[in-house]
Amino acid sequence: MAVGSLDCGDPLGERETAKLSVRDREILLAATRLFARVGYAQTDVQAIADAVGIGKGTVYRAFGNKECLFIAAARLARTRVLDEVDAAAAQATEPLDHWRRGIRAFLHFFDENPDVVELLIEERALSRGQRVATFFDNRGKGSERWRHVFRQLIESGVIRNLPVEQVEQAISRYLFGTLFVNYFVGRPEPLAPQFENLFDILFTGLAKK
Amino acid sequence: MAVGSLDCGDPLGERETAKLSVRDREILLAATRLFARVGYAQTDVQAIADAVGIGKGTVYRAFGNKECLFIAAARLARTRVLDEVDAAAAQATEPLDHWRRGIRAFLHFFDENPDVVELLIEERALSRGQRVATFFDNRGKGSERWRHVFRQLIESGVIRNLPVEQVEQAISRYLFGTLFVNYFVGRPEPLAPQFENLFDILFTGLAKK
Amino acid sequence: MAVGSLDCGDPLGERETAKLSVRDREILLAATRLFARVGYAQTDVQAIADAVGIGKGTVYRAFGNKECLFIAAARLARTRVLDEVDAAAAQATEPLDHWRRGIRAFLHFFDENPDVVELLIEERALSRGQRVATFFDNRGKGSERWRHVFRQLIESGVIRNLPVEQVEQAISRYLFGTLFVNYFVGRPEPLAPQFENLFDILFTGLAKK
Amino acid sequence: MAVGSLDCGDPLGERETAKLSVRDREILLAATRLFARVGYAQTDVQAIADAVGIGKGTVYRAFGNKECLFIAAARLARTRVLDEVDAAAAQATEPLDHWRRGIRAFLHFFDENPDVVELLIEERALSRGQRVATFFDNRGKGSERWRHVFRQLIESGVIRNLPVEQVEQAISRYLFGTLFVNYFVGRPEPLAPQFENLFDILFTGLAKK
DNA sequence: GATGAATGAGCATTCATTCAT
DNA sequence: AATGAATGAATGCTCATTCAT
Repeated sequence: MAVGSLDCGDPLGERETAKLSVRDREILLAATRLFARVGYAQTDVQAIADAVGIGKGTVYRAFGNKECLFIAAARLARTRVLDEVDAAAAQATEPLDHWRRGIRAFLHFFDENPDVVELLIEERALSRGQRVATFFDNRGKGSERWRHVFRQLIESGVIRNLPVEQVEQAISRYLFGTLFVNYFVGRPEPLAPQFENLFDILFTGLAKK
Repeated sequence: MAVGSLDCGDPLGERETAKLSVRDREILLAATRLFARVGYAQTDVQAIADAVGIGKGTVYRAFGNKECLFIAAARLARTRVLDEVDAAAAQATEPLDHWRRGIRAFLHFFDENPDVVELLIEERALSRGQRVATFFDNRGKGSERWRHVFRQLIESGVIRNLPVEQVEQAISRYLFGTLFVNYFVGRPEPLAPQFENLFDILFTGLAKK
Repeated sequence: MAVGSLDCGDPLGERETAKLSVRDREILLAATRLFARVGYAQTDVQAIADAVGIGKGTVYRAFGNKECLFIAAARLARTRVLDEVDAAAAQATEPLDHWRRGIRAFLHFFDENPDVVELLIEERALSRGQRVATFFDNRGKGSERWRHVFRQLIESGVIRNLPVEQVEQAISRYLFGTLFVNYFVGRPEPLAPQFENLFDILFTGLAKK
Repeated sequence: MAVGSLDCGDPLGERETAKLSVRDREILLAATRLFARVGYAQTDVQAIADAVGIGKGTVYRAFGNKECLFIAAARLARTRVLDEVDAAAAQATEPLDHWRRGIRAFLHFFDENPDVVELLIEERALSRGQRVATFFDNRGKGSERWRHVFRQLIESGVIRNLPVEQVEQAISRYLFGTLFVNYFVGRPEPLAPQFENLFDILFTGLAKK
């Protein structure tokens, strides 16, 4: 079966995620857990239904098919990360603090929800580039907010005068790299405690001044 | 079928990789290509056999089962990357150049062999942490060589006085992060041309001096 | 599910057909259309409900289950054919004309309602001899009327002195054969225009006098 | 799933039917039996495999999918009828006898193989006109032979001077009509014993001379 | 050694039917 | 009465793996 070309609704998923019923949310959380721990191919939709205590047909009624169910789970996960990161950042009073709180929340989220990292990898393996991975779809409004923060940091002379996209990209690369390498390496360790260290290298670089 | 617990021989694979027959190497290259492009689950062992022009039984005779075949393909890919990186680095005369040439070769290899990036992701999705991903198995002797380079760079005052493991890790995180984000984002672009930029950020950080 | 043994009410269906509500008739016509065009197995009861613009439960309330719904549709179709044939024949003044008008009306009906031919075939495929096909259930009073016509034609020396059942059977065979072959052969053509030809062969035979 | 549009090889099936292995023939006979008695939709491919004493995968390997299996069974049945009719007709010395023997063999075949009638109906129900029913595909050379016989009968003054296609069609209609009505009516009776009667009506018609 | 026919476990998906609202 | 959400039995099909030749 060809994979990766199905239409499962709004790509950004912001609308559906909002209108998710309690039941549907339960299904997605069970799905996330199983897809992450057993793998997409190895997960029987029946097992997800069992985990929620409903019939398999109900899962299909709600999400259409296994792949759309997966995508919906990934979208929910994305929304959850973004919400936590935004919520944390919103408490900051100045741009640098905004940035630091955002990163800290990001690391913290994945420490608390390791399944989501697995989901991310699983999604890429599943779509193999035929679809933009949910987490890296930066067409949303959240991204613009961050670019604004970086612009302020540049203007106030905190960070170098580089194109914002480049700043954004460097941070993405370093953070996701940290996340992935941590998981690829075998026994993942909590990353939030390493925050100062991580931020320091990202901020100061490896070179001696 | 339980996945991830099979014994497929020497984990570091250095021995087998050396004694690989021409035909076995052909099988692994065909496997890499198909696993990367179609995905592990979607790849029929028959298709690999067909690509090489041999019988399916022969593939099984040579590699035992589909998962060991996959692991062997990943190991061969790892050996190929390490060989190229080492070969490039060996032409350097001083530590900083060693480092720069290594990174450049690394980026160049994946630009030339995008299938290997897919294989890497595919492998993590497949093993889900039950096995150390081939590429991140740094128990080999290659790693020691690099740690030596970094120690020299610290001693000569080029890079900051951090624990070598931390330097190594920061580089891994940044490089693999760059690689993955490039692929997760959809349309991957060649990375080698961005070398100076990448190196600059890694070396100097984002902060304004 | 065992098929063919359900009790769906009066086998001759004359009583229910009479007391059919407007809505039930609508359901049966939609069912006929879909069963004929998509096939019994491929027709979702939901699609029938949708076609009528009512809920699926209402269809079940009215007809009990899918098979009874099908049988009811076949019965209605049968009633419609018989009514048209009888109405046409009733305008005749003498037996031979009665006969000719009946056949013409029969051919005309199926030209106008090709779905009914499909329904007929579908029904036989569905019941596989466990039930007398609706259309061939000649226990009704209509049949007796026709036997009377044939008896008159024999007595008046128009047709040969054969047992009426044999005459009746020969006509059935020839007419239904014509109908089926026309449909089995692929692109069905209107049969009513071929009436004289058809009647001639049935009446005169193939032999040269 | 859309039905009726699959490509299952040579439509006339004369080539494959010839090269059918013993095993494949066994599968087709079991399939014919089950499809005819239980119906296409109600027949589990597993049941066919069980009937032959082989694995389900072997059936799929040999015929690709359930529908192609069905079509192959119908083609084999067609070949069997044609072969018997031709063999019987071949023993005749003159055209009229040719014709009579052909019809007798036809009736005899279906008396002996009632499953084949069911298969025929089942096939039409399945394809619903999207494909020419196997038995009515008269593009084969067999048809030409029969047209030749009828031409001789016309020339020798045995049958009326009608276009051969019309003669052919009239016979088809009458014979298949007889076959179908016999089955649709419920309890089918052997038809071969009624041969003289059937032939008489076809030949002489219903009219009194 | 090489082959590929045979196998059957495994799973996605459908849809008739029920029944609480 | 009308509805349609929930259910789960039923089944087509795939493909890793085996093993006789």
